[in-house]
Amino acid sequence: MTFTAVPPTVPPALPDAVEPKRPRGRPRKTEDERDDGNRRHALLTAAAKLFRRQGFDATSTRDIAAAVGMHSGSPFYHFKSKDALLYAVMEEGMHTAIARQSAALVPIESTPMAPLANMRRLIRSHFDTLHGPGNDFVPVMLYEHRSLSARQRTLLAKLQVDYEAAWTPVLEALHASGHLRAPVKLSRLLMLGALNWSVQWFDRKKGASLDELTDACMALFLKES
Amino acid sequence: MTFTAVPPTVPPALPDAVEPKRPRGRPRKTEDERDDGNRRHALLTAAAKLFRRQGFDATSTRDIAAAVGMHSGSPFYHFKSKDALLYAVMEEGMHTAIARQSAALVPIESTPMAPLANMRRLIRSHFDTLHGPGNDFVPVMLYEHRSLSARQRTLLAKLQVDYEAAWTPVLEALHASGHLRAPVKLSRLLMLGALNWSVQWFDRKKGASLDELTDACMALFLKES
DNA sequence: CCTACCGATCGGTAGG
DNA sequence: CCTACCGATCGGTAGG
Repeated sequence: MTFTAVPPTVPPALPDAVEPKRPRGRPRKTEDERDDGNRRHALLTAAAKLFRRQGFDATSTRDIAAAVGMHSGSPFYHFKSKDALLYAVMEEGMHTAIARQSAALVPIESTPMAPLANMRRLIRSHFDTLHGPGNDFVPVMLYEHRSLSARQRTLLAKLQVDYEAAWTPVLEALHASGHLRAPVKLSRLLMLGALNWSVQWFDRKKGASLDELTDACMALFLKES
Repeated sequence: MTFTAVPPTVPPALPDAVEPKRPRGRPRKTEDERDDGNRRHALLTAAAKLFRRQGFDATSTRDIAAAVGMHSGSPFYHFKSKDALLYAVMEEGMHTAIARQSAALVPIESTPMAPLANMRRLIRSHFDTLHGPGNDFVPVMLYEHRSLSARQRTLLAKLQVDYEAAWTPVLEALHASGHLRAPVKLSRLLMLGALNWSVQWFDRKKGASLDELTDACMALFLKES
């Protein structure tokens, strides 16, 4: 709006030859915005941030459009519906989280200490997914699950199973070695719950660090041997 | 509607003497609905149930009205706004939870086993608050916190501090006796998080019972001595 | 507590 | 990706 040099109501465009220097359409603002992929991703990032802060229902598609400098109808050029945008946010979050988790794990045969070390890495990686800078995607998934359609929920559930599958062998090893006394399945649910809930109270700018949090989890959940 | 014997559009009421047997106004349906307190509470209960199932934003005041057989504008006779109704749900939930928790605790001087026994009672009482039949009030509080105004949030925070205050001396005693190794404050946050998150996955109709869940928590969080 | 209603907002779309 | 717009829904209110 601020860049508009012409009055709001313009006459029909003149024949082509008149203004050869100026390409038609809105001028591109930066390199980043040149291709569709980046604009689509800008919408995803802005949506994740707003969904996390205000909630899905309390965020209008107009809010999201404004956050990336688009007009109200334009997000629907990139996403079929507001629901599809929400699902895309969650899917991106899960893909990133699964990749981060895989990278954090150490092969289990390498050393007898591996289960304890891997437990710590799983916890720390999970905290990064929840509290790392700009990591709004998974927190949105955790708290806006209810707004998905049944089909979307089924698709996401598969990704969540993949994610949690990495925990089971580690927990089983710790159970076998006596570090973990509670049943493996309930342990996984309770531990992930404890971590996920930190979204409600953790503040990167004060209190414990993510490393201290991870230490506390290890001390809380695991026995000495 | 189904009880209406007169057509939708009725002429102005005739003078009093004409129909002495029929009192004016809508007939009362049951004893329960006779006083305002019960109607107000019916709204609270219906709202809690709907807010929990569908979320605050996705539940219209019309939904709530319909659930108790009122018309669309009538809830506003009992509550100033939808927000006020949400806050009332949460406040009722916290009062009930605090009362349940107080009743569950055993005085700490009575026996040396008291800290462990009280830990178990605190956990079990919390699960009752989250999963007991009809206990939708606190789950709504846990997941619709964001929809409150700043002032409402401050008021609720005081109740939450009261509630969690009961955990601190128990955790401190367990820390002193070596049953708990992680820092007390982080332990409280992580443990309550693990319990609260069970709202997302616990199903009273299948899987573990609340007692088994409580056992798993004790085994997961506490050392043998 | 009902009736009748209002103003605002919202997701989404046609057509370019 | 913008312009201009629609139909639906929603919280809330006046007046009884």
